[in-house]
Amino acid sequence: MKEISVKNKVKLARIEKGNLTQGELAKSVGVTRQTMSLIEAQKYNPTIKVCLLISKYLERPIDELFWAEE
Amino acid sequence: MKEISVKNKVKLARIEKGNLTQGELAKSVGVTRQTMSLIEAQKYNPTIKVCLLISKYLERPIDELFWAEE
DNA sequence: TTTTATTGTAACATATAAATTACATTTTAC
DNA sequence: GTAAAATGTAATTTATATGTTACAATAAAA
Repeated sequence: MKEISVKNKVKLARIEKGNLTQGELAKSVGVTRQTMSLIEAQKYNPTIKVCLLISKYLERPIDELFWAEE
Repeated sequence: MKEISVKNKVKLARIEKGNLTQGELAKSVGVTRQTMSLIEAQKYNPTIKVCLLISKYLERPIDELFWAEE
């Protein structure tokens, strides 16, 4: 199996929360699968609302899931 | 997308950080005064990037400044 | 009080987050 | 190996975050 990037905290938390798929997490959070994909790929600058929803569902603080790019 | 109400303590943290004005904080963070005003008035759903900048400058975690309420 | 700094907000323009549809590629199951 | 599921991504549309300009309303200071 391919290694998961350690930097991708959202993906890690998603996997750790019962091997959720992007689609399952997206549905639970209320965004599209594509949006979740882009957020995990760090190609979006998501809104705090979406971050809060992801944070709550994955039971991880926002500061842990979303960090500043250097 | 599911609705959630977002409360923030940005104004409090701004005052506690040496009585900064909205304009001063906005300039330090790199947004307009109007944007800071709307964020504090909770009339915006800011991006995580702006939240991170505010969080760093005010030296407060995002989870403390922007929190969700059912 | 009068003056000045600070904040609220409106109208409009621009940039981009997010949705939608669709298809390609990769991963996983069999 | 093949088939199905999961993921990546492109093109287009819609919604909205943010900027710009401007002015009104408060707060603070004199």
